[in-house]
Amino acid sequence: MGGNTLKLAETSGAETGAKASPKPDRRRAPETAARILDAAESLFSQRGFYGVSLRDIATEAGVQVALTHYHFGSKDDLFRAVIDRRADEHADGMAQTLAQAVTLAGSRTDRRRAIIRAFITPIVDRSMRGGPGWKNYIRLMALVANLPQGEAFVSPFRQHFDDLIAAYVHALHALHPEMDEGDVHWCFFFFQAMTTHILVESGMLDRQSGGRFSSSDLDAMVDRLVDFVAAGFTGLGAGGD
Amino acid sequence: MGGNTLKLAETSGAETGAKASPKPDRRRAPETAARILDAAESLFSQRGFYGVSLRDIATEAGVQVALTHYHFGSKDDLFRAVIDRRADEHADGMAQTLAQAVTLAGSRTDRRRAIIRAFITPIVDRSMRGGPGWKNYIRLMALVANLPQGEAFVSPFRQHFDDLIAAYVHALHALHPEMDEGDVHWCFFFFQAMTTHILVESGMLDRQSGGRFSSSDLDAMVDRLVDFVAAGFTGLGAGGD
DNA sequence: GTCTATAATGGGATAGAC
DNA sequence: GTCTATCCCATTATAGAC
Repeated sequence: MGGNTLKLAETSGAETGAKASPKPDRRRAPETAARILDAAESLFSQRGFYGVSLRDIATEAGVQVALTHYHFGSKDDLFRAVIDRRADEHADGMAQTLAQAVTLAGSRTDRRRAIIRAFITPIVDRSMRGGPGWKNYIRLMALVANLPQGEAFVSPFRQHFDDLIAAYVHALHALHPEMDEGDVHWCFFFFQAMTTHILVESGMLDRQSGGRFSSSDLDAMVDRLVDFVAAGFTGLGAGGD
Repeated sequence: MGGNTLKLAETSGAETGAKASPKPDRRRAPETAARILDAAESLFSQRGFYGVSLRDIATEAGVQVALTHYHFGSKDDLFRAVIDRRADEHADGMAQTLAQAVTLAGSRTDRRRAIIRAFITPIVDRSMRGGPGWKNYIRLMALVANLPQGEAFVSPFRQHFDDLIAAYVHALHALHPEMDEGDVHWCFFFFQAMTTHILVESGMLDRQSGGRFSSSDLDAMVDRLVDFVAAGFTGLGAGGD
């Protein structure tokens, strides 16, 4: 996220100087809103909703504090705007990946692994290869998912993704009708719990292993996670091939 | 950050005679400190460090705001005091449970399950049967464990528990020398991730299942979690009996 | 040794300049 | 339609009363 891609606004309002171009400032408005969103996305994903002030966001974006109110309204509204900006693209992409996975042929074990992989892969792909904004966005989603219920500002997240999760659970139960429906829910819940914890980058594995192993290498993590979850299903009654 | 560890009872006025004040009805200092800790513990565990103000804590405790500073110093110091109050008892109890588990006889599968159970059981027991303060404390631990690295106020938590985790990992690797050490770390990391997510009570399972299943019934959860994790180990190379 | 009154700053939000 | 100057209140922390 280089900060030198454009000139920052002049901080002193006294001397604007006579410019050749008549209205150069008009072009800054759309970019201002995007920069506020980028800064909010980055900071919220690091310290959470309460840990970030609108001042922090404005400073990071290089704009006045009140511009956050002008463009997005209240702090709650800004948070919602951050989530909304990428939510549809993310949810649609995951739904497509799931739709492809359920059409695959193979043993039930293979198909189970394909559905599991169809959950974690699009998330990791966006985090690692979607650009800096996506990395922050994914971490924010994970952070929010790890919050206690009753936090008002997390409702936009729930709204966007709960239906999507139901589709994954349904696909897995259709593949394993011998499993109790509750157990399928539990298995996928466990899966989500691991996923969100990893994506929030707590650094727990790194610390506890004395730095020999790192959970920030997401590509190396995916294979282990899929192996672990696929095997975990058998512990709750998933049959073999 | 060099505050001494405070040993304060949980809303118990057992130490009223320490000062022998002529008007003990107005001098309720020991109880005041404990009530501040109780209030801080409860509120921090619900909304996190930044989501709670010293005003909130003082109001909940029924005392003046500045008393939090008098008894505990800064907000950071108060947070540390909340963690320190129960950390030793909790960590020692878990270490004892682990020590008992590793002495058990049986198949390797049984012994693996015993060690896994020796992690989750003392946590759930304290949360559900240790009293209201313990329930809040456990949730606070889980909340803190799910925070991104780089948050300064989480260091007391790490200090207390990282060594304990290493002991669990070591016990599991000793039981499964055929596993790669990194894979053991990863398996236990996955296990911790699930545990902390459940204990933070995100309500995700409840919502996504339309209320038909609930992750707040911890006793019902433990068996499923142990089954899932024990099976998960086999996915990363753990041998059978 | 405990607590009250008050300070000094940072918080989110608004009215109006351009 | 964009942005600046300003507001009022909540926040943490301290100084001093008892």
